[in-house]
Amino acid sequence: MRLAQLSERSGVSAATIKYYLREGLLPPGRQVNTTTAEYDEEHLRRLRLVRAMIQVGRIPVATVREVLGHVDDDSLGRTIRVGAALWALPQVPEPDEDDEYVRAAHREADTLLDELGWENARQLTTISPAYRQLVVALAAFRRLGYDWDAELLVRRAKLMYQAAVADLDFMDTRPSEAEKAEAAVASAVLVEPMLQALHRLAQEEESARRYGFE
Amino acid sequence: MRLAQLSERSGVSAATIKYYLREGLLPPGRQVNTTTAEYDEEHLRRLRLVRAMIQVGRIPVATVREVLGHVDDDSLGRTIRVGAALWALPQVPEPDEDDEYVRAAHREADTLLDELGWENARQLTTISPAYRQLVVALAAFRRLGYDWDAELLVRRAKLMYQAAVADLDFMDTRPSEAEKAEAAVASAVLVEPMLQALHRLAQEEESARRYGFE
DNA sequence: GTGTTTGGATAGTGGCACTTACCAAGGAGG
DNA sequence: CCTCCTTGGTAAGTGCCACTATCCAAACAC
Repeated sequence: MRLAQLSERSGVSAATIKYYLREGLLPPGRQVNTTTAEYDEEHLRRLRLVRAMIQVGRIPVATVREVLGHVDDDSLGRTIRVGAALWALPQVPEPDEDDEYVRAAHREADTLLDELGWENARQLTTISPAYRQLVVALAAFRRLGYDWDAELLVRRAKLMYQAAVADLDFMDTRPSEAEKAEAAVASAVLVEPMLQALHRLAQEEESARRYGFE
Repeated sequence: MRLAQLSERSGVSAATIKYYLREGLLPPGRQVNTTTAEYDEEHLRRLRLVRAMIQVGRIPVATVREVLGHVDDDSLGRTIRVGAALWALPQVPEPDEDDEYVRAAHREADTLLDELGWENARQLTTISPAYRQLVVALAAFRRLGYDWDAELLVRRAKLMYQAAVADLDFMDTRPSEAEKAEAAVASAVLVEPMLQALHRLAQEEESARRYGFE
């Protein structure tokens, strides 16, 4: 498959594919001669993953490169490989540790993990970007003067745990380690927008049920 | 409160506040004379909401302006007001209706809503951005060659429905209509990153439980 | 052999979230 | 009164980023 065909089958312009090649998001094709390179189904697959990450997941190009680097790193064990890929994903601003809301959010998040009995996650609080994102969101919520009982957060966490179990079950069905890591990334990048969409659809549905269309 | 104090209390630079005022994200202060304007707690509150939307929710400035316009529109009924605000939020690429994966995703999403009995949401499929986002994510997933049984999606939707019910319960505790709409926006913008963070933390926890840290 | 296609390099584009530099009007101190 | 600092407002600039347009020389197609 030539670059032009890769472009046609993926719906991505040739110029953009060249850009991805330059940026290292796509491995180079098999060079046939100075003016021809051959691409295969694996390139198409990777290109689609890259597009999904950038367009659906809104992941910056530099981050995509980093994530895929971990996905392709055969030297890592599974948890580390998947973890490294997922940890490279988030684009969370560093919380300002001097802010009182941020410190309160830290305490709240720690209490939550303790109550849930998520001991492994609890050990990773200093380094996990997901934990940082939780803290930032909690702090912003409180800063707006909103409050809710801790129980609600626990219930939400349990819901997401169920979703995560399903994702890992799905990941386990993939044959190779690299594909498992790739499936984990796809889960993070595509399942989350899906959940977000379902959340808003559910809000629309329930809102219409409660109040009608007015 | 002067602009400088508003800046200090919010942690947002004076230049940025001026920029938000110019862009209509923040209502102008009470003009005392040509060189002095007075801001109040409501401005601080709104500024924090704007920051949360932009920094935590990654909402573009133009979109924030549009969303807040709906939140402040007293002429709308509650469902419409909340709906208008939430519908202005997403930044979803238009799905390419000629793509076979997109058409399949449409069928899948419609079937899902039917199975769930979400009749109100079903009526809105042509216009709801959340529906479009679901279709785009589903299509991307299938394009990657991934598949799962329809039951999994139904289960996920039911999880998100539970979360949405809790959000609306919370929204109902707000006193005024404008604050209800604001709470709905905060739910969408802050709860969703929170759920995402919990999802990834749950993945980390369950992954470590299954495979250890290796 | 002539026109088209190929992959690769370089520079440019447009959007966006700020930021900097500047301005005239007020107020404070002398 | 004059001087100097502060204030809010405006216009232009910055830096980043995801492309995209333009070239180019080397194959290939007929």
